[in-house]
Amino acid sequence: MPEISEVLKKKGLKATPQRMAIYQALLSTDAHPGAEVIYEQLKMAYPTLSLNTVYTNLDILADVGLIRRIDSGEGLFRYDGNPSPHLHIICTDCRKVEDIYGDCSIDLADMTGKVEKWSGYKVNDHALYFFGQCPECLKR
Amino acid sequence: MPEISEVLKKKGLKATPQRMAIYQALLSTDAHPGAEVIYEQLKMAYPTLSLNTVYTNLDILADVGLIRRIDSGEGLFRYDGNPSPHLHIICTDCRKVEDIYGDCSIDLADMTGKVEKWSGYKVNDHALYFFGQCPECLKR
DNA sequence: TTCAGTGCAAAGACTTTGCACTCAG
DNA sequence: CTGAGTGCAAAGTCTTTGCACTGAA
Repeated sequence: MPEISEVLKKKGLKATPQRMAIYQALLSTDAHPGAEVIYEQLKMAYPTLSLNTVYTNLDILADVGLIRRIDSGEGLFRYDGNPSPHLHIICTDCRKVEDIYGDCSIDLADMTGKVEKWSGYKVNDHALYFFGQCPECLKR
Repeated sequence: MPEISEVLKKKGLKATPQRMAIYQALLSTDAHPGAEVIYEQLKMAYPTLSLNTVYTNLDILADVGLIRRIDSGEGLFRYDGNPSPHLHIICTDCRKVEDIYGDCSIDLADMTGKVEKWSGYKVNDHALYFFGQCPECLKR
C-alpha cells in the first residue's frame, strides 16, 4: 500500500506495518468499527499485533486528523476512516452506525456560524447523530 | 419537594428520598454532571447513598424520559435535567458542557425529515454537539 | 405486607499506562 | 544508530451485576 505510507509520512508518522494496516482497515470499511473489532480483524494477518497498539494508533491517527473518533453512546469508541465532519445515524436496536450523505451539511455550516455568535465559543468541530430504527429492524 | 414526587409517581416510580434528590440535583444545575459528581454532591446530605443507586436511578430517569444522557466523548456519561432534544457545546480545553438555545432547532426538525427519507430509518431522536473553545479558555 | 429500591462488594468492559524490546528512517 | 513505535502486562476508570436488606405504597 504505497499511498498509505506516503499519507502517514506527510503527517510526520512512521509508516509501520501495524499502523498502515490499522489505517487501511478503517479506509476499507463503512462499518465504523471499535478498537476491539479492528484488533480481531487484523490479528489474522498480524499475529503479534497488540490491542494496545491498535488503541495507540487510533488515537494518533485521530489526532493528526486522518480518522475520526465516533462516540455512539454505547460506552465504547468507534472510528471512521472519513475524517470530514459528516452525519451519522445509529440504529437503537442493532447498534449499527451508518453515514449520511446529502445536502444536510449545508444547513450545519450556517448553524455553526450562529452558534459561534451566540455562545462566544470558537467552534472547531461538530457531531450530529440521529437515533432510530433501521429498515431491517423496523420489519421485526 | 412535593412536585418532584408527583412527577415520579406519574411515571410509575417510587418517590424515594434518594431518587428525588438525584432528580432534583439535575434539575437545579446546568453543569451536566456525571454520576460521580452527583454522588459526591449528595453524599453530604445522604451519607448512606451508594454510587450504585446513583447509576441505577440515572438510568431509570433517562429511560422514562425525565432526564437525558449526554455522551460528550470523554468516556463517561453526563446527564441533563432537560430531556427535550437541544444542542450542546463542549469546550475541548476545559471540558465544560453548555446548552445552546436559540432558533437553531428549527433547521434540525427539517433535517430529521430529510434524513428519514434518505435513510429509511424511523428517527426517534438526535444529538448535536459543537466542539470548540469557550470564551474563558480562548483568553489564555 | 410486599415488591421496588437501596447499599455494599465484586466483577466487567473499555481504555490507558509503564517499561523493555524492536525496527523504520 | 536512535528515537518512535510495538507488545506484554498491569493498572485505571467508569459502569454494571449479584444479592441480602429496607422502606414506600
